Amino acid sequence: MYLELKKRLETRLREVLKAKYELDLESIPVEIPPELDFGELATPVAFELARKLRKAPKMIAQEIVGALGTVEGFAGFEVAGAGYINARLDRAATVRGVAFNEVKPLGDVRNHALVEHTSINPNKAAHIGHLRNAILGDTFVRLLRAAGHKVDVQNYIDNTGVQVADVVVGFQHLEGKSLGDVRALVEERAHVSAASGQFADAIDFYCWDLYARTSQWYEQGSEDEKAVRKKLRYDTLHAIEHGGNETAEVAELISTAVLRRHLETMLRLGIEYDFLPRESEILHLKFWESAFELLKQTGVLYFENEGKNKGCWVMTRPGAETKDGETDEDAKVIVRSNGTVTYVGKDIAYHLWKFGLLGRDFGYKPFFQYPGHVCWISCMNGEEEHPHFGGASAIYNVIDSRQSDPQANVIQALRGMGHTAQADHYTHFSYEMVALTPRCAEELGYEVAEEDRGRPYIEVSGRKGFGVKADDLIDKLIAATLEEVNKRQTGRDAAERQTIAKQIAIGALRYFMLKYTRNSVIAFDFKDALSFEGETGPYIQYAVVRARNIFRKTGTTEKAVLEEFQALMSAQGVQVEAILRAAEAKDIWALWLRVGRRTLTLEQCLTTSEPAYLAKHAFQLAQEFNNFYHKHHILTEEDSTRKTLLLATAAVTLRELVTVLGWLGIESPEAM
RNA sequence: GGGCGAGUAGCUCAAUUGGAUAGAGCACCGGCCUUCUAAGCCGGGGGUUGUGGGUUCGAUCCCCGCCUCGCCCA
Repeated sequence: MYLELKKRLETRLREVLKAKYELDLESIPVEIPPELDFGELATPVAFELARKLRKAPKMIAQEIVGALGTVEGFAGFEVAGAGYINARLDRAATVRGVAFNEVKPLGDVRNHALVEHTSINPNKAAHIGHLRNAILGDTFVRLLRAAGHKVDVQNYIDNTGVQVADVVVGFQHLEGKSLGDVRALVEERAHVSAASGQFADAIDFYCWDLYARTSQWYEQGSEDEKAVRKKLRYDTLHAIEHGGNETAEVAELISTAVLRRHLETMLRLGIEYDFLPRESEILHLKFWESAFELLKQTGVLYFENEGKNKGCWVMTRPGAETKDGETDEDAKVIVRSNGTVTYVGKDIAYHLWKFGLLGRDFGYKPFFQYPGHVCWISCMNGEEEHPHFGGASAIYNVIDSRQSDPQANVIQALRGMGHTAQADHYTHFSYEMVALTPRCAEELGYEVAEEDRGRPYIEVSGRKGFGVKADDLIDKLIAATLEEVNKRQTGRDAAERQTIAKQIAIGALRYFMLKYTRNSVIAFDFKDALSFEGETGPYIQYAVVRARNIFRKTGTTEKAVLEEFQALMSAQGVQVEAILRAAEAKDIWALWLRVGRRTLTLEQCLTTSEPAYLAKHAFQLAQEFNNFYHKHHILTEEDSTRKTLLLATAAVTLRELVTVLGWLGIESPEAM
């Protein structure tokens, strides 16, 4: 509703400025005023024009208002303050639009978007930092889909990296396990955790500890021992990269088992993937070799003959300026002088594939079955029949902000190769890390160094085994919500209570990860994460339950109420308009307006890649509904027109809350 | 040394991207359950937006300097 009216007003203003002053402004600011008394939409455009036209803003505003005439959906315009133009909506028309108009998907661009998120190294259990990534990514996918885009969801798996190598070193050298031993362990752990539902017994938890132990082991011992261990580390890494040996098989077993656990963990939060491209195939299918040729042909890479990067293939950094004849010492090394390719190099190849520019493709096979669809994984010799991935028109990489430099390099390479359209539609969806408060770290039994005590947060570290595991946190949340549900829902059976507890726990967790804007560090604390009051998921879910209770108690449904309301609007629209205009009904009117902000907020989220705006929208809606709920007692309302309006208000709010919560991946419980 | 980000109420964060009186939650104090569920509602105290300048009709937001913190690169 709001989005349409805003656009309509912009268009009309543009016409007026053109006709009256021969002006063509690039953009016309139309905003929602800070208070309802100023109307529902406003523009400060007269201030901007004051200098150009050499007139007082107030005078210009008056002239514009005079020229606006009548605009569909608006009741009128007025000048306020020093020169604002405030617009007042036709309230009956607004209410009709919000209640009965189908919400159309935004725009006509039918993108084929590719969102990559999660991408956890498959060598240990997922932790809270990974949860932020996956929840942000999954929510953004839901938003894109809500807006009508086609979206593929990918989870990139670095199964041949140094982190996997480290845990393989742990199995082979710290624990002295053979390939057979590892296979037996993986199978045993899968059975144990499936039978018990206890994630503490699962393979990813086992690896969490082993990885931390191995990382410590590298640091211990004499200098000679350390050198030997370091060599072991890199020999193992190279064996895995090369493939076709027992070490690589151990890596494959472990990384696949851990990956499966990650998918299970994320599924607990309602997060699913379509395709899992793996580094092993990027290596063995020679993606880099193709990319290298393209990079050389287009001159993006050049061979350095001088300076510290002598003998390397390098690339100019974004924004760097080099004078002719001078050596760019700051250039980004893509191929080292020993011939090995850097991470950025391989990433360029992978991103050429994402846009369908590489000329090579993965093999595909099914890997994980979801209730509704199959998740595919890359492989060497795949199935003949498979869905088509890659070749996207826009990509979003959900990767933390520490990777912004390499991400910028990949974009720069694409641009340099002449793929400017692709570079423009490459979004590094960056976010800040999740850290632990010192208090939280101590609660978990970690020793906090003296210099860290005063800090607001301490970075989690997989290498140190320092962090909160995702499954542990989810379990803890469910236990806490179950305790509350058991107190309140004594009439329901255990299974029902469990379902409700899970819905609330996941709602709390997802909302917690979404309420912060991306570039703020989350200092994690159990006290905040386990809170179900105030600006939290459960607060919003509670508003839904309250609304549902109204319909349950009155023995009606939202659908029936809205039909009744439609009849009322055609028979007595004027009367409803009058009720809505009364100062006493300000909160009711505000609620309808808030409901009408859905697509405006969605668009804002998509253009800024910021889901937090929608989280905030849901909270504000719930907050206004709680006010409304408290002030107007619907069941005892005697005036039938008024009662129908109140019920319709509850109906549209409920519909909106459930929809938006769904976009945030949060379920709406029947009771709490 | 270079690059990026941050600094707003006691704490954690917002501020529709330059607009009207800088807002929420938590914490604290006080009030509201015989009425649709109190995981709720109402009221209260709390601010020189790190700092100094500049641009602008208007700056938390843009520009320059400085201070503090974090990350990345070398």
